[in-house]
Amino acid sequence: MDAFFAAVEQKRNPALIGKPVVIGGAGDPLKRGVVSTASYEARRFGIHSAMPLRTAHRLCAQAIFLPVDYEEYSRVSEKIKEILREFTDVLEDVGIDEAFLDLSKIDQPSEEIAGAIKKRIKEETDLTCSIGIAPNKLLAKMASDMQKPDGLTILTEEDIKSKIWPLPVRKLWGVGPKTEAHLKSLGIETIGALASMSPDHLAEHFGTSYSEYLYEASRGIDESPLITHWEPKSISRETTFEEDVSDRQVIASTLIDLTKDVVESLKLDGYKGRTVTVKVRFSNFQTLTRSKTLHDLTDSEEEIRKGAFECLNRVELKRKVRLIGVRMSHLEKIGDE
DNA sequence: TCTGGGGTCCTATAGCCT
DNA sequence: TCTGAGGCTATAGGACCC
Repeated sequence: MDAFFAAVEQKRNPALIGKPVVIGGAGDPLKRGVVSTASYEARRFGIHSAMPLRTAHRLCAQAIFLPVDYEEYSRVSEKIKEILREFTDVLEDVGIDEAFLDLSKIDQPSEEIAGAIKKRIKEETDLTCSIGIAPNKLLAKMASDMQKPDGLTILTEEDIKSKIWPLPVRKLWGVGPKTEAHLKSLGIETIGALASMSPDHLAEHFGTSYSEYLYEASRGIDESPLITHWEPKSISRETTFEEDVSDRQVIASTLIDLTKDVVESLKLDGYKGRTVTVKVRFSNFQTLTRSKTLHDLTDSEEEIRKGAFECLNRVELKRKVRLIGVRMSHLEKIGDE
């Protein structure tokens, strides 16, 4: 979906149409939080996802800042996913505003199907999306990014050299800021340059697994299947304090609240877990985790809270704390075995 | 000075077992 | 009893994604 959160807000309140709109955090640009989505008008000021709200505010003080309303976006998302399922059940959800569809078994040109999908979504929700059609997920994802709002891009194997190789490495799915900087230090700026590296050279700088991924991805090779069903591996809650905290009582009571939330989610979704992890981020952004694996699966708030405090007590709080979080992992569905 | 929250996957290391 | 190889699990950290 194109600028999904901002588009939903603009549809809900047409006075926002054509204006720079920034969705993120609690909607207060002077508080802690980052941009989830910026409307295209806001992007012209240099505002983009993951940017601190305060920075966004500095770039465009007259922008309209709104809090994230996940419930509303989820409702719209559900409607869109329903529409997609009219076309095929071979669908992989990728977060709230993206999906992969396998059209290969459908006896109709993919371009026509894509056109029909865009039309149906527009009719039902008045929102636009960008679609990429390609032989695999990696290329389809990159294709969908190539023309951005309201686009429809077809990419074939023959297009890789001319359309993928000139792109900066950062555009390759799975290459983030760290890998981009690492590649740059090796003089590798484009996906094509990455594709010219030998497997040995890649392996010298990146792990076995990741170097194999880069080798294949830079050539447009991706055999990964669509994941049509998956079970969660962990459930977590974390919060960043409005101001860094040194008071142990505040940290402890926040940990209790977060644990309650995690337990609520566990029970709601019908899971028990074995491993409790506590995450602490200090004022200097140093982040550490401590975890404890319990003897039995549990969804008991008391047991999980005890585990969480055992973890917290292993952390030396010699700096102010910026964030605290709890996670349960090693999950198993209740009544599964 | 700034850097959210929900996740997944990978890597390294250490301990334990065969 | 000692030594080593491998496998498995727990733990911690980090990169990346939406």
